[in-house]
Amino acid sequence: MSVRREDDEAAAINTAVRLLAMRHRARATSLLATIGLNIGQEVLLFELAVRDGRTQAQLAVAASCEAPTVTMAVRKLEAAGLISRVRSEHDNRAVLVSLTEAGHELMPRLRALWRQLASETAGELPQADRKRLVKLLRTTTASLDAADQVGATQLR
Amino acid sequence: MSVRREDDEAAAINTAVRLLAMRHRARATSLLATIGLNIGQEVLLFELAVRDGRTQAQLAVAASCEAPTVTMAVRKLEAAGLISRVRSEHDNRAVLVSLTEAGHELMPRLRALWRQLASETAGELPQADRKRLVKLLRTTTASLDAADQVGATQLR
DNA sequence: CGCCTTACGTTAGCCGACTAACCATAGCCG
DNA sequence: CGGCTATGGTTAGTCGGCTAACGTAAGGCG
Repeated sequence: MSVRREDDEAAAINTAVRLLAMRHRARATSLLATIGLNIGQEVLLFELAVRDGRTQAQLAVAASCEAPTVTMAVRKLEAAGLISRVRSEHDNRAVLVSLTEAGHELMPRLRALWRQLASETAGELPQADRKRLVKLLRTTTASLDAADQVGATQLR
Repeated sequence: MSVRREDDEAAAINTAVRLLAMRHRARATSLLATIGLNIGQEVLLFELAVRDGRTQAQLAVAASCEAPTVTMAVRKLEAAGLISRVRSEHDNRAVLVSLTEAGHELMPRLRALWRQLASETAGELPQADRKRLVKLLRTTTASLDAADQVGATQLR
C-alpha cells in the first residue's frame, strides 16, 4: 500500500476545507432565501453599503470574482429593485452601481442573517478560537493565492 | 449607522470562509486538470481506493453530496475508463462501483496532487497550527450541520 | 398474496462561477 | 490626428452542485 502518513494529513486538510465550504454555502443559500436573495448577491450589497456608486469592475475585485459573475448578479439585483445602474459621466463604458432605497432598507435584515450565519458557524467557539479561525483562514487563503500565482506563471 | 461590532466579526468569518472555499476549489480544479480529472471526481476515487465496490448511494453519503451528483461524476469516470459499474446481484436496483486497473494506477498521481494542494494550503503553517486548523474546520462544519438540522425541522 | 412504503438511480431543470470571445470606449503615443 | 493597446461590460458556453420528479426494484405488513 503506497498510502503515506502525509496522504492522511493532506486528505484531512483538503476534505475539511471542502466540507466546510459546502456546508457554509448551503446554509448561506438557505438563509439568504428567506429575504429573497440568491447567494453571491449579498457580497455586492455589502460592498455597496460600504462605498456606494462603484463600477462593476471595482465590485468584481472587491468581491474577488470575475466580471461576468458581477454582470449577472447586478442584473438580478436591479430587477429586484435593490440597486440602480447609471452610466458614468466620465467614462462611457463604465456603469456606476448604487443601492436604491429598498436596497438600503434591506441591509439590516441582511446583516442580521450574516450575524446568524457567523454564529451558526463559529458561535460555539470561545472568542480566542474564533480569532484564531479567521486568522488561519486568511493565511491559508493567502498561501493558496501565492501558489496559484506561480502555478499560473509557469504556464507562460 | 446601524453597523455593529458583531457585524464586522460576522463579515470577517463569513468572507474568510467564502474566500478560502473559492481559492481552494480553484486551485484543486487546476491541479486536477493536469491529470485529466474534473473536480468532484477525486472524492469518489479516494473513497473507492479505501473500499471498492460500493453502491452509488453509499458513495453519495461518503462524499456527502447528493445522488444526482454521483450519477454524473460516476458516468464521466466510467467514460474515462477509471471505474467500472456492475449491477449488484443481491439488489437489482443498486450498481456497484469499482476502480479499474487504470483507476488504481492513477491513484499515486492523485495522492501526490492532493499532498501538493494541502501543502499549498497549510504548508507554511507550523504543525500545531495545521492540527488546530483541521480541528476548527471540523467543529465549524459540525456546528453548521446542527444549525441546518434545526433550520430544516422548523420548516415542517 | 398483494399492497404500500421505502430505497436506488436517473432525468430535467436551475443556479453560481468560470473562461473565451466579443464590442465599444478610453487613452496613449508615434 | 490616427491608429493601437488597454479597459469596461456583455454574451456564449461549460461545469459542478442542488432540488424535484420519475421509474423501478425491494421489502414489510396486513
